[in-house]
Amino acid sequence: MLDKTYTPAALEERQYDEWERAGAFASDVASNRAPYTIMMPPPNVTGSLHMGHALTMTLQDVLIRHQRRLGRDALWQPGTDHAGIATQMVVERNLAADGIGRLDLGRPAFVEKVWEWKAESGGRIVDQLRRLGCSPDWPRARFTMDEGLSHAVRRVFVELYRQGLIYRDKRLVNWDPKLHTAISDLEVEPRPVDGKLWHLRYPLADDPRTTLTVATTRPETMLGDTAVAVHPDDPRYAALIGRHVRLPIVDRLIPIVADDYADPEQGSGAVKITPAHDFNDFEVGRRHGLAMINIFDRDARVLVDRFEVHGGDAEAPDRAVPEGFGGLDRYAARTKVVAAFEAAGLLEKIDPHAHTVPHGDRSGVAIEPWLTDQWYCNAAVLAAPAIRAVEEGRTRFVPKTWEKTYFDWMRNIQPWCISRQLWWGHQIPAWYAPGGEVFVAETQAEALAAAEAALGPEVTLRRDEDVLDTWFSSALWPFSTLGWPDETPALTRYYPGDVLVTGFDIIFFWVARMMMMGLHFMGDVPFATVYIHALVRDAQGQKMSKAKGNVIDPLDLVDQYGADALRMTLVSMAAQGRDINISPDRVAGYRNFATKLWNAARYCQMNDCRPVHGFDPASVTAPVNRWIVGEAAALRGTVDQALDGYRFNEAAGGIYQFAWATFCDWYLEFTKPLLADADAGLVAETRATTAWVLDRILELLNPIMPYLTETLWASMGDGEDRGRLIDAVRPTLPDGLGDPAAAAEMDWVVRLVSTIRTVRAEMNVPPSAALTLLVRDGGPETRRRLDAHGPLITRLARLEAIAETAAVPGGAAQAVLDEATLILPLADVIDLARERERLGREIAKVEAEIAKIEAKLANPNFRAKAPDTVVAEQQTRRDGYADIRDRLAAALARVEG
RNA sequence: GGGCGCGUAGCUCAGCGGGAGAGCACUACGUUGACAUCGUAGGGGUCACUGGUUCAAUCCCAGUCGCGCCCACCA
Repeated sequence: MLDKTYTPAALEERQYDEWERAGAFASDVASNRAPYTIMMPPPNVTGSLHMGHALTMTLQDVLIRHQRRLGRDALWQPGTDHAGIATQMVVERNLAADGIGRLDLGRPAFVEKVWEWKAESGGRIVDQLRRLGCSPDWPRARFTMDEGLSHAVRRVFVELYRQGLIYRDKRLVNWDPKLHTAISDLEVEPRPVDGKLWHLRYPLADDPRTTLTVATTRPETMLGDTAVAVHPDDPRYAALIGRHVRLPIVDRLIPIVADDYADPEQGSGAVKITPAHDFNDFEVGRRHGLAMINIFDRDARVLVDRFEVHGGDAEAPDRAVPEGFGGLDRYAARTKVVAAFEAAGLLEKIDPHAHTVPHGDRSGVAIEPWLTDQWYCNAAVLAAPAIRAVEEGRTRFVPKTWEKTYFDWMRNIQPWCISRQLWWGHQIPAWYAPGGEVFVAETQAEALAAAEAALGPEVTLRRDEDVLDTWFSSALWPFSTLGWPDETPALTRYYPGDVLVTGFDIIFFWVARMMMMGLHFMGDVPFATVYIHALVRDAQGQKMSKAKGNVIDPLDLVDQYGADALRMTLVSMAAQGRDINISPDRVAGYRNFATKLWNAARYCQMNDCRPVHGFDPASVTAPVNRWIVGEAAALRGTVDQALDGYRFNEAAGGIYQFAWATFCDWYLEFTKPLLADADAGLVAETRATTAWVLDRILELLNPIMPYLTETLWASMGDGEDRGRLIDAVRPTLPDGLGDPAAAAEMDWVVRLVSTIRTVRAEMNVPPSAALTLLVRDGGPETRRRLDAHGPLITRLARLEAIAETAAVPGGAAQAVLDEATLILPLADVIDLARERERLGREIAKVEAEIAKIEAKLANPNFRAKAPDTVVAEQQTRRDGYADIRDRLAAALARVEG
């Protein structure tokens, strides 16, 4: 017997362990059932469960559990991501607390520390996923740095290198001066800054009293200027093109060049060009063969002694660092440059200037465009098939609008900088000979062999110290986790996956790159569908952030209301294309839903409603039972279709509505008189039907609320072992369970009971008072129904008797139901004025409706152009309302007469 | 600058060419043996605004206003 109260915490932990021990989450590579695959986006090992995880994981778990119970061999592939920068930062911070620096340890010892940390605390998020009820195939869990995945990474790197799709290049990167690494464009976030615009005067070389004004937000970079650009069509500067200015402070001659990049509308129309410290200037420099002068070290401090000069076919500029600048931080250098211009009378003005400045998303410091050697991946080549695959529908996005985002980015994709100056990650499999020759190979031995073949024996190789961008290994996740490059049975069976579920924020980081790598190495898309879900926000729609203090911890909600309630909340709110505002009140509401279902199951137990072996829902005869069986069958169709279309909220809403309103509020109330009936056959049928319908609810709700439904499923067996719901393949239902006649009949009963209840409430009839219902003008069908459902109606409407009448006693309340008039004699309690008023209101409502419809019907165009069915439907509605109006009017006349 | 999305009941949101819906909140009544984490009934909306298409617009189109997000740029 179930406990009197539903306490989720008690049952959830026990239930999960039981599932896991029983291997209920396992895929079966040897199965002959059709596979269904979802690749879990591997959370960072440093991560802890937040609302975004809770949503994405719940949705995936719902799909997996749903498909599992449809009989598919479901693989939900779990794992964690090594998260290069994030993890390195966490471990560095821990070490710093003990006063140990990364450099003190040295690379091997540091990496060892990271592995230790991972072993101790890296599994936290995995346990949190268990609490949420997630059912991935845990024994298959992978880590992006484990040996198999590392092998895949090396193989991919080497192959892409040999194909010329990975190469080394010296160009500007987004340099993080705090973390001392390059980061990709995607890891840069623009932040609004209240800056200044300094207008600096550069004297002409051949006429020092004439100056050319340039405006800049970064005066310190003038130390590395190698030109001034003006627009070729700008008449103000036409005469200056080809001449030179003498750069103050460094005393360097630099040319005035004509370039479209200079915008006559901006600033003075003349722009300083610093190719080594600005992405646009870098391009201008290339076009004009300008030298690139790097003025900063890796901390973004001015170099000591000499600047580094690269390229350029102009005469070699002076590379000496001006007196007093060496070693200055970029902001100190800025102050000093401005002071020097001011002292020389070359500072024209300073304007306040609000703009955005790129910052590192991890470090939070301003990014420095910096000239370095890095490894790049030719993303444009890899993107072409990935674009085609989506164009051709081999992978589709749901909702479809995200395809545009994908296309826009893919069609403008930039070379992907894949090297990072970190210690934690996949070290790049490239070795350098003393002469600078590069040997890329999967192992040092192979690299050495290649080097010796090329350079002769006794070569000493030095391995590239950089590691790969974390997303490089993530990009391989859909096949590396299945054993690639080996042709494992799992790889053949589970690739490509069915659906990838993720948030829009990583379409670029991850989805696009999995598409590229999957197509290139597997020759097929990694997944058929990409379902993009919304962001989770707080109750007011604010993005959750630690700074705002509005972060809701999903585990707190689990503690308070249970994992099932949280899951149901998220699924119910997961409408496509809209963010989810979550509030604890909402979760409490779904906890109440769980309680409701719990109590419904208790009711079933108390009334011996047990599942009956061999029960055939098509065989039931009582209209009540035929009706609920049909409704339950229809619900299954609704839920299946909703989930097929990733309309999670519709699936959840449909079950909620059916379970609470249809099943609990109406059907279970109907069963109360039925179960007390003298007809033993009817009692048995009703018990069996009730149990059967509850089973269907549990079955459909199981993917969303696995704990509750599993527990109730077991309890309904009443001691008998029914097996676990999690792996009970759903039984097929007989066709044609819907019975329109029974549905119409029960709908009539519902309307009758509701009508009487409303009248009672409006006439202030005490709930305890049992009334007599008189029915006037009832047709044969009405009479039959009244007779057939007398006990139901009497109980639910709180009547003591039902009778037919032709006359209407004085002091009665009246209402209209179809062709019949319902009369409730209230002799001693009736307030005639109140009844008149009530009927008047009813009539007014109906007349308003009639007026609307008649206006429509009076329109000749409507009759001429609207489909006949629509016209007929409106006429029927009008006639129906008119009948009701007439009967209400007659009722009113009787009250007044 | 380019793109995407959203303005529907007090709040949070579904719906989406022919009858305005849910949950929460609110009001009244209620311990009828599943459930007060509940039941019954009720109040509450010119579906942002303006035009257009249509026999018919909350729904389609255009524009306006407001809000949010993404991308690019910002000397």
